[in-house]
Amino acid sequence: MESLINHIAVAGETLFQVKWEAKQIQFQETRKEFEGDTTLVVFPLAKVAGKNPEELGNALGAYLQENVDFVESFNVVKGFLNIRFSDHYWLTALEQMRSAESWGWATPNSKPRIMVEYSSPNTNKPLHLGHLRNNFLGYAVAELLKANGHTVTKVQIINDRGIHICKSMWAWKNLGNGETPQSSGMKGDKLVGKYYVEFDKTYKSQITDLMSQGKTKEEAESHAPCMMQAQDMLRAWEAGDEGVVNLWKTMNQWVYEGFNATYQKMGVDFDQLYFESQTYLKGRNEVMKGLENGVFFQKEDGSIWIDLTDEGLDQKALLRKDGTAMYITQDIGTAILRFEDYPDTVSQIYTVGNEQEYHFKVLFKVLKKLGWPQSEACHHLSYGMVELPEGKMKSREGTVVDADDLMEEMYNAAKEVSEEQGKLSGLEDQEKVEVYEKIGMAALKYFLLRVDPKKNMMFNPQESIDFNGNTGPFIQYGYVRTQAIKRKAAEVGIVISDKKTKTLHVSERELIKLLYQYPVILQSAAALYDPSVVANYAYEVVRQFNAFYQNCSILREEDEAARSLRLELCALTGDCVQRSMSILGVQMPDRM
RNA sequence: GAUUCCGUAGCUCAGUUGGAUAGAGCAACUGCCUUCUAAGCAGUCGGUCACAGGUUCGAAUCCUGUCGGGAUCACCA
Repeated sequence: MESLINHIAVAGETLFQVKWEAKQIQFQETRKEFEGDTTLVVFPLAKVAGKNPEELGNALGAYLQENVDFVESFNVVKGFLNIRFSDHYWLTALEQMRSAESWGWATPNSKPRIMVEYSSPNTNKPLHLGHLRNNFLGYAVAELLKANGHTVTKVQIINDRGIHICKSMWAWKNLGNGETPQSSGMKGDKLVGKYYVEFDKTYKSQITDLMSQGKTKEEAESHAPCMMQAQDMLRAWEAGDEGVVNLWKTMNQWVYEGFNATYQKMGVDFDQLYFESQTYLKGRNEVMKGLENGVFFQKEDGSIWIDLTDEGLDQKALLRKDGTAMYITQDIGTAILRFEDYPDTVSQIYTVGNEQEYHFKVLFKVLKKLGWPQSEACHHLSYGMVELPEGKMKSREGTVVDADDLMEEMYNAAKEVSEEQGKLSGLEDQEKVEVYEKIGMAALKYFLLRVDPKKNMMFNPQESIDFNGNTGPFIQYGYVRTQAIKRKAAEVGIVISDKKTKTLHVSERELIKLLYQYPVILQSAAALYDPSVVANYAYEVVRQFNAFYQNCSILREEDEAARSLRLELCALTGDCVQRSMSILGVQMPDRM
């Protein structure tokens, strides 16, 4: 490709005595209704040369065919020069891919450390569909950066402190009768979540009572006994009250056990955990330091602020007048702690919903003003909401889709379809379970990851468990085909021989072309922090493979050289698809 | 109101340095299993790229405005 650009530049000078800039030499994919492997857009060149695009295209095509060994033929349609490369060119490309360690992937840990934060749950209720999108996205971006050579640390901030957990604590203490995950048989996060809901019910009824006694809505909301007691608990917690702290520890522990079970099913992991309870004080100290250094200012009431009006933003509070930490205070503390823990970190990626965009703009500016230049490379991986056909998820209206429930549904759907197909008859029960899990999770993850992260997306339960078409199982199925061929080849003793074929079938050619793009795909996906690029690419590869599979027989091919080529193509496709999907956190079964 | 993201086929989505007749899947309809797994392949049907201007050889893509939807604009998290 490089040499093609050079040749065109030379042709410009020798044929037309003009100098073309590199950016005027534009290539694009050849539309499939025309013949060619790449297409040169002639218009910009014609403009500079003052020639008719069609004539110029023909002259240029003839020149390239004459002077470039891998240019086999050309045709000109309007102002587009379609160039066809020789089979030899593509066979060389295939050889290059085959001899690469992991074609398309950079050397592991050859680039600086990036931290990727995702999940960031509150410890008062179970994980739901929104968390699934968050976790899958964060995990995938982390893996994508790894594939591009970065050292990656996956981190989580756990919001274990604050009024929300105190609400659950209050309800459990007053209404729980000592119930535990063991005694109730409930997952810990579900149990704690149950009491959060209980609190809300009590709170509402107390508000109603107070309002019927003549209080205004605001008064009722702030004077409801349960709320005042929950706030007492928060103060007691901050003061280190032993009873409150112990209850806090116990209930959080239940939640962590529940979360860990869910994370394991989801197939996500973390290298390092950060707890708000351990960073909010540091945040306060950092803000105080900033105040001393004159980066921030204090208002008369004692609250501390930053003035970002020169950056086009507003003034923003960083610490309350009573000196307690706010949401942003603890984020400042956490970010700085991470830079201190991992001094080689060049960037932090925050996987957090798009409703926090303003928050992160402010956070990065604050960090910069506090003297952390890494903050300029920090990125808020902002993603859109997952909507349901009946509207938004609202916990109060019971329309939240629980993560555990959904994963179980996906498993059951995968099991049902698999049993219907009856292709797993030879397997042990345990092996079958693994396959069902892989299929169910593939459907779910792919469904959530194939969409551009920044867009809101629609989650339709019926469509998500469809295993046909542009879905995770479709991709798995393509992979399974490559593995089946590999197995069969070994069984009948067919091996890849040294005999090299000279000519390519159209669908072989197209498949090689697509596989050859892999490095570029990974780089652009990483540059955009967008795993959907990889998801859609994997789909294209499998589609192309299926066409190839349909058109070319592999094991039954008589010609040894052609058979070898096809086996190689199978292996390469399987590898590419498997590694692409591993970036998305999707595992591949060997059969399905 | 201000800021910001979004609006592409009946539905869900691709389409990123401006390029040819705007692409997939689902849904509906046709074909293809004695041949490597039919969770597949091939095909038909389906479009005023929200709307109106502008920039130019060329606009779904860039600019301006309008309409529609989401998010944010707290000493909440």
